[in-house]
Amino acid sequence: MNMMVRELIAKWLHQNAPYLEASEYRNLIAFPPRPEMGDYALPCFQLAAGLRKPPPQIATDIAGKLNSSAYPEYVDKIEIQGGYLNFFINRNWFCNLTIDLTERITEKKRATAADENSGRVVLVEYSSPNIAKPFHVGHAFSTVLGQALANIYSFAGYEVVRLNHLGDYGTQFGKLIVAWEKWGNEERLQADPINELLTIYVRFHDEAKDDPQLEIEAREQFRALEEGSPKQFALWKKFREISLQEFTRVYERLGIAFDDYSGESFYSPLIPGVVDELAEKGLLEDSEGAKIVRLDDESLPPCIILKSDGSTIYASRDIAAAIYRYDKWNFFKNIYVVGLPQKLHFQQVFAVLDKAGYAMAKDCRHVGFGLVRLPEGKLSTREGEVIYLENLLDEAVEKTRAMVLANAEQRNIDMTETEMDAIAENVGVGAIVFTFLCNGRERDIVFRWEDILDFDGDTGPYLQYTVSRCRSILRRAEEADLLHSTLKLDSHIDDGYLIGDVAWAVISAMAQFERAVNQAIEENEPSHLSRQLLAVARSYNKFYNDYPILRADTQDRNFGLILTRTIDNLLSLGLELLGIAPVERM
RNA sequence: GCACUCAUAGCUCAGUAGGAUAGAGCGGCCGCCUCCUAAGCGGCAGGUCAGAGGUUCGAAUCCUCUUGGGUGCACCA
Repeated sequence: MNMMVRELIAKWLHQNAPYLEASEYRNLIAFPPRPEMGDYALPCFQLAAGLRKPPPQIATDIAGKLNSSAYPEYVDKIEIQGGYLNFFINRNWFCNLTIDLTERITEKKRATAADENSGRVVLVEYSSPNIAKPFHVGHAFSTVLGQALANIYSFAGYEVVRLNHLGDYGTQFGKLIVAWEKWGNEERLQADPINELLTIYVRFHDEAKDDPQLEIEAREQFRALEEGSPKQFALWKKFREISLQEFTRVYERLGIAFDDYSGESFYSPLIPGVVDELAEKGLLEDSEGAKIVRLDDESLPPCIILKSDGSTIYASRDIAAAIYRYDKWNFFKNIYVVGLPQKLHFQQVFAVLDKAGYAMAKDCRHVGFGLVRLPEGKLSTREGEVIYLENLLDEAVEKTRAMVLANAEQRNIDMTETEMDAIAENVGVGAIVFTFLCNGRERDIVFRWEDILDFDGDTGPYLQYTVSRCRSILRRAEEADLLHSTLKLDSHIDDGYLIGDVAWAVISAMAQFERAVNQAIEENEPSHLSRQLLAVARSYNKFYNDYPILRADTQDRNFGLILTRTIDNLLSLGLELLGIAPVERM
């Protein structure tokens, strides 16, 4: 919406005061810091040098030219303030267009410009937990962030493929097989799979300290697994499946389903071909027994392709995977949602691809994120300082459940146990999801229970609460037969509180939704959307607080209902994009 | 040692193609439910944008240096 208005104003400026091209005007146009100063502004400072006049005089000059003929329908007035020329938009015009546009977007759940992206495949690799290891809050970051990005790309019209690059290969499986044969217990495995696997894995490391023979056995077992020996393969398959079942439980709570679970084991067999290819292209060099690709001209450290014992390494796997994915999907963009510590690794991988002549290297992106840590320091599995995602979700849901119950009693709301459970689940999980998405992704998240379970202010529950407020009004309106699907905004209303400053703030916030989505895509940063939604919700809550919609006269009530319906749809859509379920009541 | 990254209110954070009086949430204090859900709304207090230079009409934003955190630097992923 804003872009469109900027275009219009820029054109108008160019026609009447052709000091600049329309596109140059458009780029200059900014937003005044406070609403009473106007809706759009042209800073005239950069024109000063060329016109050899002080900025305020230029503003006056341009205003004079604009005043010489009638304003277009979308401008109410213009004002000069210092070196700024400020524009006040016609609120009725803008309001009608914005509501109309928002209703179209939310109904189709598709961005306005979605068509131009259709057919463009965007791969998003995220979550990617290790088999046989617990799913802790650290994994949650990649999972939640990747899911939100995938949703947003999809909304923007891209064809999204969700990849879960499972950590299902490597010497740790040799260790696991050895440990299982020595200490494994089928009953315990069935009862609590990950825990049993983790227990024997930890025991392996404990005992391996005193018994180096174990490590040797582990390597042998992994070799056997790689060679396809049936016993080892069957065990590996079993561990993989059972782990995946566990992960799926969490994914379902988060509303996530992947298109592809090919992990390291899938890509491993592809590596030899890639190594040959790199050798043929003359990129491989011997160094201390290992095969490497030098990246000096990229001022990066060399990338190891083969270890000195001839075995493969994660870099070669990621290179093979990228090539495979390009052949299979011919992607437009290939996104890796992986922690920031691996930044250098991905720079190397992309650089090797580039050197090998793959133009698609420029379409590969590492989307990094910060650490989840405790106030005391890092989370570490070894020292038992871990928080399992499921436990965190349970805590949040339990707390929410208590609040829902208290609310229902206090307000005399008739609610079944089942409904309360469902609400608590959605709001509790939503609170956790939102904490991963509301700030810049590269920031660390300091984990404090009291903060993460605080549902006041800028939180997921705040957004869900706003939605349920909207729906409550709409429900009542429906019951009183006040709400018709045909209800349309009258284009000539501006009496009463209609489109007063408070409602205008709601409309202006609503108009910035697509800008936020675009920015989220450009920077692979869903927090732009999160923050936009908070701004929308805040403006609506003020409106809600100031004006009793259902008790207003017909014209005002209709306006309030339309606004409420649009806000409900917009916030619901936004929440869904973030991976959070809106709720009817809470 | 080299590289990357960050430093904004007591706390958690917004704010980049340089723009008007640097914003929000939490916490603190004070108000608002006979009225659509108070998980809400309003008000007050709170700042040398780490420090020092520089670039210019103008710098939290760009450049240099200093200080202080975080991360990464070949056979783990």
